[in-house]
Amino acid sequence: MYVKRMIDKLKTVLKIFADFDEDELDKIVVYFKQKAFKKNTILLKEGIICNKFYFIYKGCVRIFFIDKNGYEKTRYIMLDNHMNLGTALTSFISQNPSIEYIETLEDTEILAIDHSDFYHLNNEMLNWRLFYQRILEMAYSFQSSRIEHLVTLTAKQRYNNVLKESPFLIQRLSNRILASYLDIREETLSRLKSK
Amino acid sequence: MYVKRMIDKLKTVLKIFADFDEDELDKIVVYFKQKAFKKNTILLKEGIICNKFYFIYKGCVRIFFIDKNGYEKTRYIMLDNHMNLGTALTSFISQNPSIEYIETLEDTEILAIDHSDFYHLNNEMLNWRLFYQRILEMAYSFQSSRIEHLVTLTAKQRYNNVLKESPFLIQRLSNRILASYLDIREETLSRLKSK
DNA sequence: AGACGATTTTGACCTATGTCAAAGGAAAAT
DNA sequence: ATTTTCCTTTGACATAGGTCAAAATCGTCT
Repeated sequence: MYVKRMIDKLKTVLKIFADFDEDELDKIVVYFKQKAFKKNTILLKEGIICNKFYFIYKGCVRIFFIDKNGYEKTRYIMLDNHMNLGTALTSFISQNPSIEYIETLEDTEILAIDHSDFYHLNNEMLNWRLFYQRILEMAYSFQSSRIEHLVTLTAKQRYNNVLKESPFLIQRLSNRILASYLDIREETLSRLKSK
Repeated sequence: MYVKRMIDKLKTVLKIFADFDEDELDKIVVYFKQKAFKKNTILLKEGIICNKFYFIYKGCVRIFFIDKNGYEKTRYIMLDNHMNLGTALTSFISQNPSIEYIETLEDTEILAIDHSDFYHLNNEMLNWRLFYQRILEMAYSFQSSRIEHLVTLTAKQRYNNVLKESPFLIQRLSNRILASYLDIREETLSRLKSK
């Protein structure tokens, strides 16, 4: 059955982060609720506390915020085959209102666990704590290398880097989204591509 | 005795992150070794694996890397009264060679724990795992807000922001270091200040 | 105190990228 | 199929901040 396949995929992904046994996995997955969303659905708005942690089974989700000039800045992109665990982490951690939005970019199927269940597992299951540690370590390293790219590379170099490291992003994302992920204007991206 | 004062301060800081009892604190602090360094000492070089986690008791330390054009980019600043726990986290986490340097900016006294002891505590003491989780959460949030500032604020706004939020950085850092922290050239910082 | 090196300031100029506006294309809605 | 809306490209121009060089100031060492 379909949900079974989602759950199995989730288990596989969870195991990449910590060495869960089957028993633990079964305890974990009961907390994950399945949902499906149409393209361009907002899952979290600025000002709302983020209380879900997501697994993307199918589709594409981005996390972005809106700057003072009204421009969108995309922070993080989750795909079914790439970085498929995550959330608006700052708000999820602090349980303060989010400055970030979460939005689907395609029709998307997810499994999501509530913040309270996530932290419940954190207290109950040692391996889950390790899992969360690994998630945080990965998130930190990812942010770190983003900063490095932002401060050392030109727009063109950042584009080339994504082209080389994550070409699937260029295939799947509109130029508008890709530009906001690279932190350049759409016009600039359009010009970069034609060089 | 002097080292006693350092240890007491460390204990106080540790307690901010997790609810250690005295017994736990005593077990922890035995792993922290005291060291003193002159101004402008390099504690970690690019290419070396970072295997220490630091507590700054006195002085000032920065974490930076050098970009392709040879310019230094300061990522993080640790002061005796501000952000006094940390290390070159990416390398410390992955145990891969660091791209970051760690350098003292003043005569500095620290307590440092080895990576192996850090992870030993992580396995042995539940509260230490919580401590590490909190450190990672804080580090993530810090990086996150750095990215936000880099992509939404002008050089002048970033300077004003530090002036408002962390004026002590402006007092204690040279313009050269401050500029590399703000990700602008020294000349630009000099011009910003005279406006 | 004097001198050397490092840091900071100032000036003239340059360039990558942003801005604004308009025209083309593509996709979605009717 | 046609309209409407959104997305992308192109053009002309503006500007924040970088670059390079030189002068001024500060700190440190003898």
